Amino acid sequence: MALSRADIVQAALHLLDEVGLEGLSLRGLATKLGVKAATLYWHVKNKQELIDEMAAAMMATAWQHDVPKPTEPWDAWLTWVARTQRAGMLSRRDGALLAVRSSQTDDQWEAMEGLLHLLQRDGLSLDDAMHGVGALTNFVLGSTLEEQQAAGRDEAVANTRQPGTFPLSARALTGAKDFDAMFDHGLALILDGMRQRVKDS
Amino acid sequence: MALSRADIVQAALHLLDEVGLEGLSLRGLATKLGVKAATLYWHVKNKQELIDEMAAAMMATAWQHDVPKPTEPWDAWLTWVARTQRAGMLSRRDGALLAVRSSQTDDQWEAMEGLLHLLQRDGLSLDDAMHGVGALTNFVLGSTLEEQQAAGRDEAVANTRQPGTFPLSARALTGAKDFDAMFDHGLALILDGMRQRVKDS
DNA sequence: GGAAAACGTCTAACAGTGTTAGAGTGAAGC
DNA sequence: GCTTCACTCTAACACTGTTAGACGTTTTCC
Repeated sequence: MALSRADIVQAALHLLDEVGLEGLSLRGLATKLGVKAATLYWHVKNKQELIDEMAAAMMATAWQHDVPKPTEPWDAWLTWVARTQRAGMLSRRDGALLAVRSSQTDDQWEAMEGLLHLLQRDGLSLDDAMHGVGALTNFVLGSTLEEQQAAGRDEAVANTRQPGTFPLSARALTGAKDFDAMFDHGLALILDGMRQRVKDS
Repeated sequence: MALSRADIVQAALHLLDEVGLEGLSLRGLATKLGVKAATLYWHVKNKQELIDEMAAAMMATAWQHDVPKPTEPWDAWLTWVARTQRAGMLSRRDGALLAVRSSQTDDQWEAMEGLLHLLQRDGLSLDDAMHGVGALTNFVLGSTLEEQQAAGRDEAVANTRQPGTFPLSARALTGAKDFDAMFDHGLALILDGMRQRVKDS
């Protein structure tokens, strides 16, 4: 049975969870698919194109969950967007880095369009809406990136620990940073700032 | 005259500006220094260690400019930190990616210590101070990363433009996003959110 | 001054990467 | 039966980070 493009992308995402973005090679992906590396170039133009499609697939599955009703106020929509974006990236190892390295964004702009309309309906200026969404998105990206990078660092030191040292003590120190609380706090800060602006207008 | 570690780091940063982080190879760096690639391993343990030192050097020069007086209020300090962090990353091609890939953060925490004391002096709780600084830093990282990634994309399409097409029209569309204004707006949003919290306590 | 040790650079190689050209296999359609 | 298309292969190229060990050139020490 012939290999399909979707099969490749799915296998690539699974391999990503195992080896991380640094370790993701076309030869490794090919062997996982029972095929030689050159074969992949019949289905995909580039490694870059594969990465683009991986990022798109990763985020596409995240967007399908918990979408709020159109009657919900703008801040409910924005928290949903932020949480969904974060959840999408966190769903895969190095997911944030994958999103950074992918060169999509064209279809992202189309989805943004509806969100901007919704924000204007609730009284935000176009400028405030665009900049607010942008700030929020950038916060989500940076936050998730930092979280996953920290996870990678912890794993690295855990792997090079000499046996006999209890690895939980290191976790207790560096893992004390509760990323969920951190994220919620930052999200609340930005939304508060936006609310203040919509009140003052 | 013998090669010094600082020479290597400086040459690496210059090479980074020319070829980007993807194109930065030890062989390329070695030829730029008039030396063979293996020589670098006498001065530096790893490519990772080189990247760490590059990121540290990049940020170190940025921190030396425009440092405010200790009597300045907390929000002035925070805007300085945010602007300096951004300026440091923007000072080099792929500077934000370089910072992400580097595994420092230990000396960063020491610098954070003084900042947290300052925020508490002005009435913020330790929790608000930590989360606020974290949110701001993550926003700066995501924002700068996005800006430089967009620059890379624009350059890529500009390079593959068929001759005859005027490249300014594409710039007018994608470059219409004013990153400075975008950044200032997001910074203001987060600071407003923090100010609101310090007032309500 | 001469021997010993440290310093700094080299060559050569290993194992791995993305990518391409071209040959080969099988099934589908006329 | 023959051709054509879809798909996979082998083989190779040019590159990457990294290491072992040889080679000279300083510096240090007696």
